[in-house]
Amino acid sequence: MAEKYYITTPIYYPSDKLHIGHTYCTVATDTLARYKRLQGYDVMFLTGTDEHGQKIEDKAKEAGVTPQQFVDNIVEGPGGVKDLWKLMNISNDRFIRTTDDYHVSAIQKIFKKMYDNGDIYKGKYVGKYCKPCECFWTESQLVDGKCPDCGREVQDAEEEAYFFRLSKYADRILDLLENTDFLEPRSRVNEMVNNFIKPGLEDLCVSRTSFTWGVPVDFDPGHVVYVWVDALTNYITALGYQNDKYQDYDKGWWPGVNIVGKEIVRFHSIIWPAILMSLGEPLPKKCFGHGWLLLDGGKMSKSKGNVVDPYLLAERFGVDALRFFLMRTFPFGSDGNFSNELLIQTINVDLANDLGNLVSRTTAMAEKYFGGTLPAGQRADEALDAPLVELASGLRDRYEDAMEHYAPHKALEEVFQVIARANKYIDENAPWALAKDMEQNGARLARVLYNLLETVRLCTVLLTPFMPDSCGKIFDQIGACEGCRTWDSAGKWGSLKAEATVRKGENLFPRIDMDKELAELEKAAEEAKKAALPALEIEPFAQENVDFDTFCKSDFRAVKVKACEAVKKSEKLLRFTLDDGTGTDRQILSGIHKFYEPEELVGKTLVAIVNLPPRKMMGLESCGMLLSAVHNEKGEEKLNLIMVSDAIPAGAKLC
RNA sequence: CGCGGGGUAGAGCAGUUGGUAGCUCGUCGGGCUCAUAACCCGGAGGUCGCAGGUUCAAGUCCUGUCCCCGCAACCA
Repeated sequence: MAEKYYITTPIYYPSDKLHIGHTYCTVATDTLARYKRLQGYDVMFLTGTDEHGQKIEDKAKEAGVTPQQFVDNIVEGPGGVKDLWKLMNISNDRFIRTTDDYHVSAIQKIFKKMYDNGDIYKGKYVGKYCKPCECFWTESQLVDGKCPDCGREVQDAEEEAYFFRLSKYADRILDLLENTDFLEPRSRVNEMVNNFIKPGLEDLCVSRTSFTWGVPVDFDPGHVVYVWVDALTNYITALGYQNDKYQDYDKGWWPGVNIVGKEIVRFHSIIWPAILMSLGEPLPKKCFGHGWLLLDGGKMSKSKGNVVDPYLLAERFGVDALRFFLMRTFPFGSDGNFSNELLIQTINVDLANDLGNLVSRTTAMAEKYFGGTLPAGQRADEALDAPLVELASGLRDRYEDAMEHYAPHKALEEVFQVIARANKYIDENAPWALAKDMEQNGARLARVLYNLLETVRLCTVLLTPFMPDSCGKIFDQIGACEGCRTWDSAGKWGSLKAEATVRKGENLFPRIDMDKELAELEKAAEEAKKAALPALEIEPFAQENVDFDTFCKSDFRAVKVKACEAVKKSEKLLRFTLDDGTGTDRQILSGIHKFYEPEELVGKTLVAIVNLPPRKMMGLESCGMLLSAVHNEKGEEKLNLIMVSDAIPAGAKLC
């Protein structure tokens, strides 16, 4: 029986579409899972979504749907979470949603269990209350000390809530963090200890009554389980803990490895182990907190409007290229700066120039010189071959060492050093020169090409977890049999049979025209930004009432356009000559050239307020104002002059 | 305020246990022609934020100081 290996991503919060950061985390975890499978482990890989809570309740309300409908759409809907993982070729074995029935009932049992053993108790939660809104807020939720909803004063209040005795486990958690390698990278340990353990671990509020979108506490109506117990325990309920949906919890999968982003390290390295301690269950094998993808040196966020869309990138550059880029470029434990330039550069240099071109030139020569199948009689040259053969032979061990330390970027670095060496080997041996005298050098040439194919094969085996599809294609091109695509074979030089038959295929990683592509990405980003804007926006209605007398003072009249022209040297202004029924022309200037050409307005019947004090604009006097209707479409300002029936005589008063 | 991370060639980054400063792009020059105008070789370019200290020896340890980024109950 193969050894079991369980690895998880965080469960993501589906309050919005996922972005490149989530993709980074999931691709990394997928790569580790595939790597373990390659090694022969029996792997269980879990991802999912954390679907309860206030924010989703609010978002659903905003969208006019039930919370369940809301999350269903983001998770299962087109372009949703599951679609994204499918696109990115994520090989998860399970997908848990915290709204799944089995999880919900398991949470209730877990909550009860912790209550029964005394680790969860009922207490008072002190906070602020806004009477008009009937809302309970925590100190930190307040805006300038006022209610974040209505801005009014709040008052001290207490709410009944359940608490988890986190403090009870402080010593054991401290020991876990400081004296084991449970939490990595090590730098995160200081952060946790200094910020949270040293100041003293406080008991944790684990229920809420302020919203209803959550798992009900079944023995106390009105309370719902707050995120901690609900979300963190997904890692074991998905295996069958406290439920009948799965039966794997006791079968050696747990404990597993939790891959998480650095912002949730706290919950995974302190609260999560404490919950397990309370339940009397084994602690996770590992918590690895990876870094963030930054944009322009700063955080990616909706409010900055700088989130990167993984769909767009995968579509333009290919899923494998994107996966590769994410793993190759950024040291897994620390933050990295994402940019389109870097993405394209990485694809061009590593995938197109080095790897793709190596495969291309090698297979091309095998076809050109030997019709695709190398002859069995081959002549090695110890001095010339050794550097490449030795470097490639030791690759698997170096790669494994890096992967075991959660350093996929280092593993790839090792692989690409071998690829670079192979390109150099071609230069050193100049196969095209050997080919000039096949009688003399044919056997040597065959060996040179074999060494190249074998090097490519070794590298490809190890690249498979990163780029599953592309690696399959490379294997096909170099004629690798099933047996020489395995982990074992990657440790043995010479697994590829000497008379391998190659078949040069398509270019696996086409070079990208940097400037052209950047321009197009820019354009696509603009469009996406526009699409994200509301289709239609209108001014909020005035809150204050205007009294009737004030309104009546405004003198609105129908006016007819006798002439209209653009004002010289002005981008916006149009000069109207109007018939207002008095017999004297009235001149009004209006800043609407962006929306209308002067000639199209002549003869129209418009509405103007005529008793505004005259005002000079660009040296011309404007006596009144033409009325327009304004709104926003996709963030763009739109304006329509009020045009009324031409049957209305000039000067008619509006009231 | 506090905590964490970072400041290394023009740009972007690596640099576990202290011992000749590396990589990618760019740049300059050369080679090759099998290949995706790709590949190979060589050059120029850095007082490793600043100031002290420990040491035979420090980008790497210690102290101080300046600047940047992130974090204050859940955005990977």
